[in-house]
Amino acid sequence: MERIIMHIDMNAFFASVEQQSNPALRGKPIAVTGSDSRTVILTASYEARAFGVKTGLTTWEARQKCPDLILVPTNNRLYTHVSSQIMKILHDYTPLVEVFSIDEAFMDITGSVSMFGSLERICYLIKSRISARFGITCSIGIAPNKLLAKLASEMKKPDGLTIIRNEDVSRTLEHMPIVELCGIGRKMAAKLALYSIRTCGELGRYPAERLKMRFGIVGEKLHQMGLGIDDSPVIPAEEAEEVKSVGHSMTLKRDIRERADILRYLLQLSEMVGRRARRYGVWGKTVHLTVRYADFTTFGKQGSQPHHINLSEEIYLAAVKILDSLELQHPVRLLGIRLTNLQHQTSQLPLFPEEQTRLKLTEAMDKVNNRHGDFTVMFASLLDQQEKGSHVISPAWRPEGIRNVAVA
DNA sequence: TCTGGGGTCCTAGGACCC
DNA sequence: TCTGGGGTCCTAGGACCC
Repeated sequence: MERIIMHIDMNAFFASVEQQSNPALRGKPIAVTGSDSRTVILTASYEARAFGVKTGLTTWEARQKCPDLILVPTNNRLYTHVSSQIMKILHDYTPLVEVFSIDEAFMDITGSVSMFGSLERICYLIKSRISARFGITCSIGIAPNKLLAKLASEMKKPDGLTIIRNEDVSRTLEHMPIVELCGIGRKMAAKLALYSIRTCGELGRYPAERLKMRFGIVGEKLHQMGLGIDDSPVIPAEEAEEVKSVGHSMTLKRDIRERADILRYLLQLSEMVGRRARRYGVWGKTVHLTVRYADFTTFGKQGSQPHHINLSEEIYLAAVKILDSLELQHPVRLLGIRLTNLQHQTSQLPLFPEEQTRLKLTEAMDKVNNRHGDFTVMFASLLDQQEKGSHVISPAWRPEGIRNVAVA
């Protein structure tokens, strides 16, 4: 049974939302960047792209290309809000919507076409509703499967509509560079180039057995991709697999080597990870610490816990233990903490009174932070900039350590 | 003014058990 | 005493996506 799969991709999403919410930015070259000083371009408006400004450039590089570029710090809450409203619109056309990222979704509209008249009609309705409500355009790809639908949506931007029908597949793929396929990146393309495979046509014709010998299970998948075959279903959120890890990492304002400085960042990261884990209702058995040096060499180490944890303090102590097992050679540029081996639970009663107190305290803080934003309340050691010289491993987790730093 | 941050999946090697 | 597996779990690292 042939499926009709749609992939929808918002054009320059963050930049478009910013231009929409601030009319002064419309028609101008703008770029959305991370909020801290050491950051890169996350999204550039089409006006900026005309100058060669693109995702991944440093702000400095971007300014070289486009001196009049307007840099806008990222506003994730706004994008998340707009995104969820757009996803709601998509659900009016099929319940089978798979949110692929903040600005992309797959839809299985096999059963919807007859209801709305035609493919083109559905696309028109979706595009015009998103445009009317949010003032942003999107590119839509339609094909017999997700792989090809995603490829199709990339083929015409902005405001594109590309339909790949069954009979078009081999013609479309014949000269298509393999890097255009979702799943084949720069490294894989370079490996395949050694076998003189550069286009999807060449990949599809290459003997499957030889691909399997060289790449194992991945080889089989590659062969299928070359032929434009993909049986993976569109998975709506309610059927999606449970989250497998929760983590945060941050590039520091400056490279640091002082243990006390590192500990302060670890505490902050532990709180971010812990709070999100608790919001998800997950506990993790393993904590990963990631370290990046100034020269960008990045490595990690993980530590397994005797039981599943999700309190910030427990995560922090685990991270510090890992840190102490490392011998840092250089100043640190980035730190990251990730909780894995997750267990999903609805309730877990703490055993001891002091644990109950801590849990209650944590829940109270979470509630405030969920409502009023990150770090509205936090433990005092996070705020205390004077603590530099101290080598305290365990911060003071006392009720009186809570301080409200937000405007009420 | 060098180079973000959130994830998932795969591989490969070693430990350990039967 | 010497030998060969298979299976599973853990760890580190890398590729890839947005």
